[in-house]
Amino acid sequence: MDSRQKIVDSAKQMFWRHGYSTTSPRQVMADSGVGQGSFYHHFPAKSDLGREVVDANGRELLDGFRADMAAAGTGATGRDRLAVFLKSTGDALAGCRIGGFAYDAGVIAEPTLHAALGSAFANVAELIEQTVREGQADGSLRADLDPAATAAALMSVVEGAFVLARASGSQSTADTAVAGALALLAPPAAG
Amino acid sequence: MDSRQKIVDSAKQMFWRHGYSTTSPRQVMADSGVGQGSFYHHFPAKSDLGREVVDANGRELLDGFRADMAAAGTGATGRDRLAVFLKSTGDALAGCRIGGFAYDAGVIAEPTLHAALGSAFANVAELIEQTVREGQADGSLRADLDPAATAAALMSVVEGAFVLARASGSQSTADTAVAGALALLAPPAAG
DNA sequence: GTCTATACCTTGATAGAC
DNA sequence: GTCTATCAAGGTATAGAC
Repeated sequence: MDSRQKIVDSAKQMFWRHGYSTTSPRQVMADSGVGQGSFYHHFPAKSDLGREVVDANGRELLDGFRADMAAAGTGATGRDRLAVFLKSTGDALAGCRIGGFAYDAGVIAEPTLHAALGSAFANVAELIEQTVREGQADGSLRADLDPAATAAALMSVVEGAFVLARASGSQSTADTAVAGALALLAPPAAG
Repeated sequence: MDSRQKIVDSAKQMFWRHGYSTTSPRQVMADSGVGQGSFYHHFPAKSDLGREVVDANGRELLDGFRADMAAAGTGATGRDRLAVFLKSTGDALAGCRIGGFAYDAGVIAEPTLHAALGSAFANVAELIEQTVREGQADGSLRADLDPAATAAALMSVVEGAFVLARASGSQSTADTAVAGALALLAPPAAG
């Protein structure tokens, strides 16, 4: 594997686990085993690396959701596929691979990084909104729901579940939130 | 106002706007106008200040929610009061005053800070869960919903709405998510 | 309680040789 | 592309006088 790829791979992990602003180039060099000259040759500024990591995370998340939804099978309803998305909070304590960037002032302050982050979220939103429409078409979701608003609410549940889990130190907090959201999507039980 | 209070007031703003780990003691001193000797006399370690800020933010948020819910009047249903809570995302770009701490690795790494954060979230969760129960009692919410899970889902929507708004750079993203959640709480429209 | 001086470390690079 | 040396600034304090 070439140096550039080693740097990106290390940075993906470190920005995810420790945050973008609180991870230094030096830490990435140490983790990847790549030297300083090499690092700054490939990424003249830290934000260049940040942008590449955000872009890669966005693509991988989207591909992952698509694959997981497809794995639910042809018999799965739109609502089943949304449940697959909600359950991506299965390892909530680690945090969302893109959500962690949103609360980082150093990310928001860098226009190109911020733009990359916005794109990553927008791409996921598009997929979820489309899935809501499919659920309405197959009858698994209420027809009166606004697809864009419902998609935004579900993405919020996912992002918020990561926050709650980290604050409480407990995965079960995220699982509870997801269960609550699934119940709201389902038709009311009799009684 | 005494120095200690000046420090806490400045730190509340700066940790909120720029993050705990990415705000230095020096910046707080400069903003508050308090000198170095004074600062370290009152707060020997930065985490001591962090804990005080998290505790204060937690109390103020809770008091604010209670006051806003009470202001909805005696005719308001439980669901109306939950709507008041959801609309606390009205200035979402600034971020949640306690949610911003949850993605900060420096906060999670300090046991006493992490514990303070957990308490702040738990106190809000208790209020929201109680409000869900009241909504079920007054008939404004489905009786089949689990109160704890519904409360967790609604808190996630709020925390996630802050994340989405910051990622997109747009308040309207948060408003859309909240609207989607309110629609899910409401009984289905005819059709 | 508050002041100034000091200290040691990390950050985010840049310079110039190979 | 990669190496080592270097750097100015800032982070997080501590020491000791007033």
